Amino acid sequence: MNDLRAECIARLQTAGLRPSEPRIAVLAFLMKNRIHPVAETIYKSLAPEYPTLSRTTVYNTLKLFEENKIVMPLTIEDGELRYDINTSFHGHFKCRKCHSVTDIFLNDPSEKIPLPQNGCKVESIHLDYYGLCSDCQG
Amino acid sequence: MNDLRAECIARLQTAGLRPSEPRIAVLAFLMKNRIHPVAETIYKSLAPEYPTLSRTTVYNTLKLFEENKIVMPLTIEDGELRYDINTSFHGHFKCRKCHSVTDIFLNDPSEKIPLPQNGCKVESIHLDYYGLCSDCQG
DNA sequence: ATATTGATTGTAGTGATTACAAAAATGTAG
DNA sequence: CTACATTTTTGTAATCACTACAATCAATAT
Repeated sequence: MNDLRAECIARLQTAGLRPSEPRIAVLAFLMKNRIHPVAETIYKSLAPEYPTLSRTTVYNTLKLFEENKIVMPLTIEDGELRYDINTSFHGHFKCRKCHSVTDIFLNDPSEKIPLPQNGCKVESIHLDYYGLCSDCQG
Repeated sequence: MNDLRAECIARLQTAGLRPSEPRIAVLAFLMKNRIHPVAETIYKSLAPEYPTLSRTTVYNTLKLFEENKIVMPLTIEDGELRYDINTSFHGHFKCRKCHSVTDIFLNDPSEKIPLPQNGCKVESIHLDYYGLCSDCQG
């Protein structure tokens, strides 16, 4: 528990951000729960422990983290902006039944994502899969 | 112009949908303008020619088209649900400057999208690129 | 200490989408 | 053709995620 807290503080400081309590709490939640949550999920989870925490602070903090490349926004579904603490490239799978979002890592180095050949400059790539997760099949 | 209209009517009938004027208009717009528009863009474009057209009808029609696999929803950006008339697999590029969304086709057959190996059943894939389009660079 | 800057909060607002119920159009049976 | 049933369209009101904003609170500097 304190290892995680210390790691979060260090990470915030490295990014040049003041390690305030809400920031530590949001970052720790993201590191402990790799569920690609939306802001509301984070808010509801932290509210009991941080009674003065505001929804707006969670939104602000997530935006701040995004600007500082601490998190990556996932637009896998319209109308729910999720956040991933893992900013290195990987895909995501969303189950249409249980609505969970899981990481899809490309293990084999032969697996490559083709790049556009039309002169555009690609800065990031989203690879999203949709279907039924193993738990939700037959 | 009448070729397009006839094609739209045929396509609606094949899908078992009544070829009403709004449906023809929305479908024709999507076929003529390959810009992956949001509902509002379609509504604003058609409103002059169809003065009684309702925003709700455009939303309803797009949802109906989606259910009947006539269009594919694009969630490339949060908060703006775009629609693509091309339902066969291809990627999309969104320019962060001009906000345009263009198709990215994988020409070379060696270009393959890796599939998850974790037992989930993939039903569709979204491949989204972000960056600067060729017009918006330097 | 006091001033200045930065962070957090709550409320009010926005904008895209949906719910809903009435009105209009279309199809069907007599 | 007329009457009734079904489908489609429409406009308004509601919802929901997110943001703007201004006030409060905390932290750091002079």
